[in-house]
Amino acid sequence: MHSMQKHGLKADPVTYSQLIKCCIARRAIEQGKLIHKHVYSNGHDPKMFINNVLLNMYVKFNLLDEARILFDNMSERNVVSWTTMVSGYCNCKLYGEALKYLVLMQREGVLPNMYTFSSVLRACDGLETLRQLHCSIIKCGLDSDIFVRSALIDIYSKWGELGNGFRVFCEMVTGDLVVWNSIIGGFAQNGNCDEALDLFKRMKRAGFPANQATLTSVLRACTGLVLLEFGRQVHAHVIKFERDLIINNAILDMYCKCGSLEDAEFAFKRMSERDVISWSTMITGLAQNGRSIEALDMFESMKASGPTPNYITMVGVLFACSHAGLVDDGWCHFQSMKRLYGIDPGREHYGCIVDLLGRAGKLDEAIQFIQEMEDEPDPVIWRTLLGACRVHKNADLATYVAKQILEIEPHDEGTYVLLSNIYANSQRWEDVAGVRKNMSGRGIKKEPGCSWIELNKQVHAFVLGDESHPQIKTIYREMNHLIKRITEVGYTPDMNFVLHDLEGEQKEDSLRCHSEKLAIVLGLISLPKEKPIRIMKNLRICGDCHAFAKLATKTEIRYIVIRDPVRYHHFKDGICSCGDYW
DNA sequence: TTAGGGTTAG
Repeated sequence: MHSMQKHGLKADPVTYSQLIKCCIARRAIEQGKLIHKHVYSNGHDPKMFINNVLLNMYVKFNLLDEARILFDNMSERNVVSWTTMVSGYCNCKLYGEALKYLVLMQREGVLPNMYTFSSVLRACDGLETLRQLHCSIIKCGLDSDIFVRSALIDIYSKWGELGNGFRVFCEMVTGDLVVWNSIIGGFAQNGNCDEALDLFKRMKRAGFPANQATLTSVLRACTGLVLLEFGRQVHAHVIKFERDLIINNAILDMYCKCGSLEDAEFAFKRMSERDVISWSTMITGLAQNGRSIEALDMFESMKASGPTPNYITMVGVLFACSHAGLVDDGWCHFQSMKRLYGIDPGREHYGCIVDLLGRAGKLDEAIQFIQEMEDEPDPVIWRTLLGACRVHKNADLATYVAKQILEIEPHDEGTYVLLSNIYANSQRWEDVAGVRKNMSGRGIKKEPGCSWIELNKQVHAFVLGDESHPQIKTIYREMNHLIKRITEVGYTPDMNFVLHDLEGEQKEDSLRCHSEKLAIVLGLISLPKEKPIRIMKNLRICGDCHAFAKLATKTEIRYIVIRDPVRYHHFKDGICSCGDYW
């Protein structure tokens, strides 16, 4: 390039295009601009092809203003020029602009092609636009293009229309790995993890070798189902190949969410590159597993040698503080967020602070904080405070808070259940009856509690008083033996928690039918002593089951991990990682 | 001879 300039030579378009490609690959912005000048140096209008190449260069450098000036000055534009602009705006998430260019190009009589559609679909601002684009795609006969197909599947799943996405997938005649990845990712992201794993099996049967994107989605599905053993297998499979940062982060998250922090820490230490997601995953993972102090230590290391913390990192940090009762630290981090990192606190941060104050019993301060918040309090914030009212047995405040929630969400079953439990704990039986009447009057039913355990790649699920498991007789026999043993070390059934089951019979022995107890006993009789017993729950663990699990680890010398919808309880030697504070 | 799709943390 330099010697050409010295001799005043002009290159042919192919040479220019190759030089520009080099600049893009090396991210050499200044050199690229120099070539641009050189192309225009003799005053003639260059060919459209070379303008398109230059346009693409600016787009790849995210220099949309420069691209736009060039585009506006071009004497001639074709579908490639327009599509380059559309994709540039999409890459910079300027979706409104992308859609505008799609309209403008059609107005100028340029027909969008498969390249244009596969790009612009990401810019959909709602289902209406999506349907219109899908119609245009079909009209133009472009719906069989695999790029368009995967983009369609992806955007349907992002807008919660997985059924339509799946229909697009099923119409596919020739296979394509990315289209498979789109549909597997779609199911995994929408929480249909079983289907995601089924499709993954189908994909393998169809002869497609999984790549990193596939396995990242598969890991996400394992995480969603808390399938530690399956996740471990995926990890073992991934180790054999080159791993990228994204899949490594997914591995970290899988181990954290499956409650195996040792594996997560091991994987984290071995990563050659860590980004803000890796650090945030570990901070949140440690905090959710009851290891808040280590989470905060991790945050300190991140500040010392890692990337700059972001919004999500701070959610993890504040979560750690609230779950460990570290009121001062929490306040300190909350107040310094904006000053140190320019992060404006959002709903999640406010929620953590309400939790922080509420758990610590500072209910008045929590209420005051809510009233002084910039945002209008949402049901999540109020529910957090309601949880604190339960822990600190403040039935009056609970009544007020529940009213706030039910004004916004009159059918929120969790609020009714929590309120009823709070009344029950305060022996206010008339109020309990009132809540129950209110619930049945509105046709609200409590979601049944469900616990499950993964044994030998099989999931065993239980609901309250479940009799359907093939080993149920053995389970109850062992349960009776176990209760005898833990009673000797201080277990007394806590009858307050019988009332958690609003719909069922209040039988004296209904406590021993709680689904997590059944799952624990199955784990005890099925797994070798050295293996941790890992239980998953859809609802929060009740106080009686919590005491039961603690004592069982003492008498049976076992390690039990229970995951509820919010956090993990690691039981060992008769104590729980949550410090009985949840 | 230029333009396009799928994957990670709350």
